[in-house]
Amino acid sequence: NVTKGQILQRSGELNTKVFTVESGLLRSYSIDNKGKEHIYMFAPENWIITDNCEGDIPCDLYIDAIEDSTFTVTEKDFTKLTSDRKSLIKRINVLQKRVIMLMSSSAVERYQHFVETYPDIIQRVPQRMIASYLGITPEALSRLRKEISKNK
Amino acid sequence: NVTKGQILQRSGELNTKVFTVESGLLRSYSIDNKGKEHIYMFAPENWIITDNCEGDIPCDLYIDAIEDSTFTVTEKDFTKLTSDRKSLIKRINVLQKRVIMLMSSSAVERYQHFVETYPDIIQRVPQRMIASYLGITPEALSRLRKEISKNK
DNA sequence: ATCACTTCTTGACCTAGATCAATGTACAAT
DNA sequence: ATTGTACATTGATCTAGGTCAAGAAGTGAT
Repeated sequence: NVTKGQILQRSGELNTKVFTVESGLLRSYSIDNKGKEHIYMFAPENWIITDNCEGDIPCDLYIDAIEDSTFTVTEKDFTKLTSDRKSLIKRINVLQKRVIMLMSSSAVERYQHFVETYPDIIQRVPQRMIASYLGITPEALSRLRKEISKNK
Repeated sequence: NVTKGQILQRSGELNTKVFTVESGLLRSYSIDNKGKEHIYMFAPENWIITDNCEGDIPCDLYIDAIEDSTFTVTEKDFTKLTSDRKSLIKRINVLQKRVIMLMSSSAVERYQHFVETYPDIIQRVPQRMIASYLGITPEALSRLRKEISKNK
């Protein structure tokens, strides 16, 4: 029920749709500040694809069709979720953001995001571990922190 | 019940333990082929930390204590999971591997892993989309494929 | 106070992959 | 056949971050 190239969901939309692909191929992707696409996942037959954004948060991902495709749509109902499932979904959300950041953001941006998201952790672990979490070397983190503090 | 530096789980072990942190700080991480650590997550108070390996598959992650910590351990029981929860966990597994690969593997390794894991997708999408999934440019993918084919 | 140990910083140099621009190649539309 | 339009390849150059090696600075143990 959709032809190649059609967009099913846009980044920024409030959305709670889950697509179950019956035939064809969908993909989800984000677009960074330079306009570059970063594919988060491919969904061929029998796969499920969705942005894991929670109901009241705008999505990060676009979803479109790489081939003519058919699929079913179901609504996520967050009120009906067990707390156990909710926490799994929250975890997927965090991982989704991390994957996208690793593909599309610079070390500086990843560090700043980390500082904002986990200000408490920063205080408690050696800097080299933060580097290790960000996917850079301790040397690179040291230099980038210097650069940031210089610019303000 | 554990002091700073103690290791709770090693990569390669068969394990189904889930740690719920009560106090202190745990982390999970992998070690790449050059011996470098890559932190997958930090788990302070009230967080849950585990390798999402399925029961019969060896884990990828080490888990150890960054601070003296207390926690509870529960066993994952895969037989008791709803199929819905199983698929969420499977998805987390895939994301976990992807995050670790983005942090620790070269573009060549990521490409080869992709080819092995999704041989069908390769046939169906333009090369530039594979590049976009791998977090590299189409140019880089083109060159790296040339290099690979040359070496065999 | 000193030694050992770990972390952080700095400098010099290197490399994987990015960027930009040009050329090829395939295939669909007229 | 020819033109347009994606896509892939190649070359030249650039750059973010890596590597290696040497200090500096903090911390704990004796």
